[in-house]
Amino acid sequence: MHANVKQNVVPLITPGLKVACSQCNLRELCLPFGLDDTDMARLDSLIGGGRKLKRGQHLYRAGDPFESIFAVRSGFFKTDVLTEDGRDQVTGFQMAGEILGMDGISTEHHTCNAVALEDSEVCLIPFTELELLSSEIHSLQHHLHKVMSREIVRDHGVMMLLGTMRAEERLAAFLLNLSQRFSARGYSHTEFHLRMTREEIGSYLGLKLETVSRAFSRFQDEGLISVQQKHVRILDLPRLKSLLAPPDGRIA
Amino acid sequence: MHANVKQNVVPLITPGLKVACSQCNLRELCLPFGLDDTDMARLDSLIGGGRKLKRGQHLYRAGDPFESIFAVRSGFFKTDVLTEDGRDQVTGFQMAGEILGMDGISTEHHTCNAVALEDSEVCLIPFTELELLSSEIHSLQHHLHKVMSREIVRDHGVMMLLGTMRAEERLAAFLLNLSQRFSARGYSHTEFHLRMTREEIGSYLGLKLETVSRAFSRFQDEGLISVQQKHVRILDLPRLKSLLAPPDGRIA
DNA sequence: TTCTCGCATTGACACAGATCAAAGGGGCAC
DNA sequence: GTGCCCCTTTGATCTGTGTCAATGCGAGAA
Repeated sequence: MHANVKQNVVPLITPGLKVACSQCNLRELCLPFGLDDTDMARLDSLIGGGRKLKRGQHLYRAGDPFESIFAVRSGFFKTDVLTEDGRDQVTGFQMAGEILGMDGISTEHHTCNAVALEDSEVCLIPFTELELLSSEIHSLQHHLHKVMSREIVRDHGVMMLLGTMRAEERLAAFLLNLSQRFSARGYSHTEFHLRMTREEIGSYLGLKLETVSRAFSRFQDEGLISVQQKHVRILDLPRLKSLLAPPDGRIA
Repeated sequence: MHANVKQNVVPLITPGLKVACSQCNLRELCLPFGLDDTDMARLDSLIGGGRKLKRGQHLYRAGDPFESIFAVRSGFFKTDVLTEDGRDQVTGFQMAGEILGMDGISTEHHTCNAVALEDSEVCLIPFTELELLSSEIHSLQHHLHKVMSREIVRDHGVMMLLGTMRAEERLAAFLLNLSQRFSARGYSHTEFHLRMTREEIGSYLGLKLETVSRAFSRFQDEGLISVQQKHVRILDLPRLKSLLAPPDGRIA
């Protein structure tokens, strides 16, 4: 019981948690994508086991030495960066099959914090060994590059959102993005549970929590969604999507 | 003469432009970083030559098939993404020694536009061959990963800027970033020429061009910088830096 | 040289979203 | 089960930045 009380103790690796990529139902979303059986077995052999995190625990913090990247096996994470003066910016939310920690490669130290938003499990992928293996397995190498590139493209999307969209567009884009990602994992794309607070959504979207709350209420008033605390149901997907087009519907 | 008139004709590769990495004064900033002589020669042999662009020409456009990444040899670029409805967001400005095009790896197509903001030259680095070589040269592989990771970290910085900073902080951060990058290339870190318009700065910073202009004027009024059109001189670097700390100077 | 056009500056005003404030409501710990 | 605290909602007001508009300046063309 009381071993779980202190949530900030970094848990040790749990070798018993190890599950082979080949047995993992996320393999089509995750790093092993496109590997044949023998290559997947080789990837399996380097994955250092799993790690369980309770809600609120840090997977890593800015400044931690970089050794591994992580694949989310289950649960939900946020990453954030903070300035010296205490302001922080949520840079992303990660769900099953997504890769965390690539920010650390450039300086050998992590540059952001990764926090579990619910009880979660990750696979540890030691990076030096991954590089070694990927120099032998071309498809693994190429897929790793794709995963990193995808992160860059995703970031560009967030810049677009932060730089050009108004509050309701941002929230609509956020909900549609979650919807699509849940859907890709076999969950409903119209009904889901938000793992993050209004404040965290706001930080991600460059808005204050009150603005996020008001936008949710407005969407509900207009029959686009129903929302009750963290439970969201999308009632009118097409109209929600149409919010991303500007009022005049002009074509460039 | 008139061959230069149509700026949108995509120029062919100019094999005569090829300059060996080993002869390039940017090699410490660019991809060859950390390679020994023999490995650098191997990298040289795959670089497909250079390409010259006039001001205003596209290096690539969103949707173009991805084949190469590019190293800026000289000049200045911007990258931007645009929504269906015509709004666009500048995602970065690239100068000598920086790498362009990594957004294209994930989908095999470029996802943004890259435009020369002045007459420029780039080195073409065919990506498939780069992967092949990097699987043989470990330090090249690792450095490529660092370059991609650095791009991710940079993007997080932009998100921070867009999500949490006010107009004058954004502009200060922008100027300090340029200052630092010019300095790293041996140019003055207090006096430089902006290659982009107020509108492009505004797009990058999530501001309207009038707001950028007003912020420049305010900085000048307060003796932080002197600015005349595109020519900027930083007069009080420490005070400019102090703008990035919040008014109350609180420590987190 | 002069003309021109795109870029930049500056002012007045409007408005989206921030801020400040107060009151519910629900989930988690005990 | 019960109680507390955090999260959320909603209202009133304020303000930074956007919008609209006019003028100014400078680089490049002829």
